[in-house]
Amino acid sequence: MTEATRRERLRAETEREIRQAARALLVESGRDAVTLRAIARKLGITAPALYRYYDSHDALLRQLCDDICADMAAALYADLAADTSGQVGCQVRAVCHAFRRWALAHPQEFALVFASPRDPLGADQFGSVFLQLAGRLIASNLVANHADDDVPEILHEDLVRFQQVLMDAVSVHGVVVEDSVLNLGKIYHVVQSWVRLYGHVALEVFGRFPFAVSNPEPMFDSMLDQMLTDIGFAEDA
Amino acid sequence: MTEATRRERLRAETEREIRQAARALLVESGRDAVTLRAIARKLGITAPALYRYYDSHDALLRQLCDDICADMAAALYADLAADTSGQVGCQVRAVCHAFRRWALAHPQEFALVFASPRDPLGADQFGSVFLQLAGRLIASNLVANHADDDVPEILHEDLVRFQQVLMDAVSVHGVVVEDSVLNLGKIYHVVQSWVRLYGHVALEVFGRFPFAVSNPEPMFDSMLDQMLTDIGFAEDA
DNA sequence: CGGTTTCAGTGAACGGTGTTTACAAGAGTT
DNA sequence: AACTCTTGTAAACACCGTTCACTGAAACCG
Repeated sequence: MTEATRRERLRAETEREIRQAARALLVESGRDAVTLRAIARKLGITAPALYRYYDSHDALLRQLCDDICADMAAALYADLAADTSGQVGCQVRAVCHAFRRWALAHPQEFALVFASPRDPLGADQFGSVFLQLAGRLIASNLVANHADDDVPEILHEDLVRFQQVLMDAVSVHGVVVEDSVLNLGKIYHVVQSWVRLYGHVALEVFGRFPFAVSNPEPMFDSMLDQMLTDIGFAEDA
Repeated sequence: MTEATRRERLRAETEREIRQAARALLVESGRDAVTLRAIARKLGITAPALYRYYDSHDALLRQLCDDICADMAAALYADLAADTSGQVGCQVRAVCHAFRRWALAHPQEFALVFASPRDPLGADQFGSVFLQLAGRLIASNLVANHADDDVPEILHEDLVRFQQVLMDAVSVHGVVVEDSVLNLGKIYHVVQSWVRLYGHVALEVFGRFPFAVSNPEPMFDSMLDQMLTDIGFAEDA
């Protein structure tokens, strides 16, 4: 069964503990508390030992980001699977709600992954759930028609590239899409939806709304309604 | 002329240099480089001397945030003043463009001020330019009518509070507004615009668009058009 | 003017950090 | 049993925030 040697198993186990400790420190005390020595202390070893597993503190933080993305993707997929309606509109709602819920429950992780002026995001882990859903959404016939000429010509080149990314993301899951369905107008609205979703969630997590919102959830729901209408869903819920 | 004593002048000058050094370090090398010892080194003094000016490293960072907000507000006001059209729609455009330009030119400052899970923002300095413009925008007759019943009832309480904040912000500048003009529908759309504006700018600064956008400016312009249309401006430009 | 107070700045120290280096000791291999 | 590979250690370096006792000069006051 376990083909790994004893050494490999121990090493993997230690690495798991390192990630776990780093994550706990981030959650409990913020980014600045994720310290090599603090991690080592949690494992009962010394700091230099960590260099057998990671090249530097920075590399460890990058790994932490990837872990966070993976966990978030898992949480989003779970909430997506919990929706048994089979309607794409409901699924979009479920994932958007899941994203907000996750961000509010994990503000430190959210800040680290989504609001650091870092490299352009090793999105591999994280983006897939969004991309796949966006692809399915666009492929679905429930989506109203947005003519390509709704969007400025200057954007065409970028949107075509994104179109390709989406088609790849969908085809990985075995779904075939005629590119007539995937026109640029729809893709443009998907991007705009991401802007609004991210904007609301980030503002809420960072407390940057222009006034104190007593209960932001209805505002989020309202925005979601508008978003889905813009994308082309009838109000079915 | 200068009523301040010699000591007070020197102290003020040193404090100015501290802020300036801190700002330079942030811009050049990021948040983590804003170090008491690094600042002191730039001034040719020792780190403990800084405790004569700030209670802690954290207090100094907070001051830095305030400075950044003030500078940004000044930049935004400057771009606002540069617009001589007199049309509120153009002024909104000018300020939104100024905000994006500032954020892209100052990513580290943007990240520190807008994307840290901190206290709910000493918005006093920063928010004023947005609030004032939003108030004027709403007061302007160019704004289309959004009925109050467009917005869910649950939001009314919060929006009324924001309505009061806006009216205060405007009245500070001597403008009187009849509250019939400032109805909740308009206020709601202003909040939604802030969500989209912030969302786009933050995504661009942090490189979190779902695909590589070669030139995000047209996309921003496009979003701005949509925003202004939603708020109720005819396309006049 | 002389004495006193105020205060910006210093140097040393404490415990914390990332990182490098030389070294020990066990696991795996031959 | 001898050898290598791997995982850990301890010591050291330079840096960090912060505290404390101190100096020296400016400001104030009788």
